[in-house]
Amino acid sequence: MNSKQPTAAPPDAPANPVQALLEAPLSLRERKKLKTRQTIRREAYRLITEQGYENTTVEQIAAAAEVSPSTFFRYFATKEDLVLTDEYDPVVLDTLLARPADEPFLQSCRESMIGLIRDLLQHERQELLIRMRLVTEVPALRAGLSRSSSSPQELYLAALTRRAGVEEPTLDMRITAAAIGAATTEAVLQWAESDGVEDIVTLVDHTFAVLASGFAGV
Amino acid sequence: MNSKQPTAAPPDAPANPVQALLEAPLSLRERKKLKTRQTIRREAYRLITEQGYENTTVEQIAAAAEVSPSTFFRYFATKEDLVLTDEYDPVVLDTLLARPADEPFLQSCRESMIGLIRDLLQHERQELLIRMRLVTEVPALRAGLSRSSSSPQELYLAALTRRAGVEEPTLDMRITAAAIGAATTEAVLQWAESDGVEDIVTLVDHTFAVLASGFAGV
DNA sequence: CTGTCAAATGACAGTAACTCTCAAAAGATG
DNA sequence: CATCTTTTGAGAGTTACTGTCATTTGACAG
Repeated sequence: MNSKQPTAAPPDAPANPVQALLEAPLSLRERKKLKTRQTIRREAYRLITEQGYENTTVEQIAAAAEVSPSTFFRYFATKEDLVLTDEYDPVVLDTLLARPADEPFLQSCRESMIGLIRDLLQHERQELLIRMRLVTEVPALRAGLSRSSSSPQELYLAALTRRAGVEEPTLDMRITAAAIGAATTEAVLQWAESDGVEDIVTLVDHTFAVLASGFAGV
Repeated sequence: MNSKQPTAAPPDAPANPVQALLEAPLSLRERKKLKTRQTIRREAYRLITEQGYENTTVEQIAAAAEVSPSTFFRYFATKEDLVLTDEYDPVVLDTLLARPADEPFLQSCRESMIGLIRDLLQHERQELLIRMRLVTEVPALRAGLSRSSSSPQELYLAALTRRAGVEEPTLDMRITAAAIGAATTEAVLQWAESDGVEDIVTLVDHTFAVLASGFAGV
């Protein structure tokens, strides 16, 4: 369900998953861990926006966050993960799976994606923009975007597989997940490149329209 | 035109681009460079299939190819590039651009892709299979697949942009290129995962069918 | 409050992919 | 043969990341 809470979670989860984590009754240890993670990321973003991604070393970030480099790597497997992972991934999967099973998958993706974006824009628009801008500008990050369980591809594929109730995804599912994932990523990148000026919901909407058209327009 | 020949190339190019390079009247220097590149790659593949990708160091590869590590990096910018780049990319772009301009782009992609695959199967099926299998098995490679000018994404985007005769690609083009590129990649990966047993042309055909359907089937 | 256990941390050593610089070697050219 | 340019190798340096082990710190029972 949620990587932060392997044990059964209360069913009455609040709307914002990040707030939910902070509000939940956590042990001192858990609170400290969460705080450390936030501190590392905050300091990292500060340094990176000041001096650039490549010019910022893990050592610097660790020092700024007042932890050892060892600890940094316990919280983020790689330097890229600082930018490329977030706490929303499991939420996306959940909302996707919550859609009616007979709804066309493309539409499920559209609804869940737009809902997610609305939420993100409200709660952490600025951070999202910084991160996505970084992704567009730093080649290493752009390359790493499609990696890991954080990618839309993987999430969509997981949703499709579970929805069909099978173990191994079929080629159809892989194609679908890959195409939709890659396309929506482009929409978000375009939004970031416009510095958030363009309306992201419109962009995403347009993306799904193109996907649904079978690329007849080009 | 062609990264190997920035100057004007003769219009009567042979079918196989790699052969074409070898047959072309090259200076001693050019021939040596080509040979060095081939040797590095061959030795690399040998070592990698023997001991695995992660367990094979650049130093070992360089030693086996009898060049210095410095030279290795002059031929391949990264270790990943050994597996992820090939000499066919400019050819794909050329064949794509050679399709009639009024043909639907999806169909152009299909035709050019199938033509390319037929060619590859004839000339270097075994190597292609090894490479794609590596990509499916080594996380670092799978991650790097979408990077660099070698990715189908970039090629399709370049084709779309040139075909439209514009400088900057539109969002529509980006979406289209991303979706088609990601989808066809899945088809090839599926082929590699089946150890080349499944018919790749059928797989690719199927992929384009799904794309053209607007994902109505799922 | 105290002792005990488990989890988190830091210090440290090591590996390997790259980068940069510079001098030597080898092909191109007249 | 002489000169110019390209290619190469040697070596030093940086940095992301891994693994180990001793120390610290929070959890918890008595």
